[in-house]
Amino acid sequence: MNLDEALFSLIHTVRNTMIQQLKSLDINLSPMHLKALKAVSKIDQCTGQKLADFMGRDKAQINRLIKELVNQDLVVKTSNEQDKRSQLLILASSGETLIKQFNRVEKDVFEAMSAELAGDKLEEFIEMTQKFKSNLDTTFKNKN
Amino acid sequence: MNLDEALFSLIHTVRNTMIQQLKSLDINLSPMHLKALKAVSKIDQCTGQKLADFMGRDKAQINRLIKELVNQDLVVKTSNEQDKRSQLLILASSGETLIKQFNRVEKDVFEAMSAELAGDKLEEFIEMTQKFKSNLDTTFKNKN
DNA sequence: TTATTTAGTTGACTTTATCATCTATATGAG
DNA sequence: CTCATATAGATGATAAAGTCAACTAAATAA
Repeated sequence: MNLDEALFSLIHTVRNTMIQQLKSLDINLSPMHLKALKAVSKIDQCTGQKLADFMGRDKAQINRLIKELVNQDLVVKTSNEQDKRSQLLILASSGETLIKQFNRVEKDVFEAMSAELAGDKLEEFIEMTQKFKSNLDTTFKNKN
Repeated sequence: MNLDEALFSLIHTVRNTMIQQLKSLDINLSPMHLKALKAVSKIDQCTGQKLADFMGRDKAQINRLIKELVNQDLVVKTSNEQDKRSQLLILASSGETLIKQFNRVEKDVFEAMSAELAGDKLEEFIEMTQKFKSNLDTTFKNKN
């Protein structure tokens, strides 16, 4: 087995496991909405534009995602004093609850995944992923 | 940095790099069509149903993907003597050419990615991905 | 000030994905 | 064998996701 197969196959399994486990907390959000909510929770001083950049998608689509999240009381828009063209997106309390549930599932999955593994092995794995990334960035001049 | 972040971030970079590099051989296929074509090339005795299972998508969608690939002379359907309800999907020569180009790009990206890395380190990385997968499978009883 | 850029919004549209239903073949139970 | 049920694929009707162009309002540069 080579690197690409190993990596794609792992991701496939991780993805399926996450989807399966997320079903147990029956969220009535599409994967896209969930990703957007998660991104909002991770991005500091999140605005629509930051979210669009982060997710690499059209701002029209992001706008509609946000609209829906606001509609479902998961996110609130607050005025941005630094730039009055935009609004800050912050999690509403139900949005926070949902993200906590999501993070819980994610944590469970990744802990199960790395069970029976010495801490330094895991450390080494993570370092290698970073080496891989920097190799790609330098070879292909990525601007991520 | 923890495992989930490391992995997602690596995949994100790999994905972007692949997309960027694929642009250079301007393929007039959508990502979905390309994935389907790649899957057809990988699945032994491929049929529509196998493809749908492999890609985890609705068979109606798969049917339309196949129709388009056949339309573009990338894939041909041949009668399946084992089961007359289905047809075998095989790559046409232009489909093979395209897949070779794709594989070339993939190979380049992954070779650049794992540059400056001792063979046994790489080996170890791949073994770890497999350990991760088997951990997930046993913990969550996946049926991949 | 004036011109240009940027954040966000919206309408119109295309692509992608899903659902229900249909036909034809396959398979299992009796 | 016959009948019921399951499976592979096809298709129409929709729904969801994603894109494009145009617009407003605020910010920034010249």
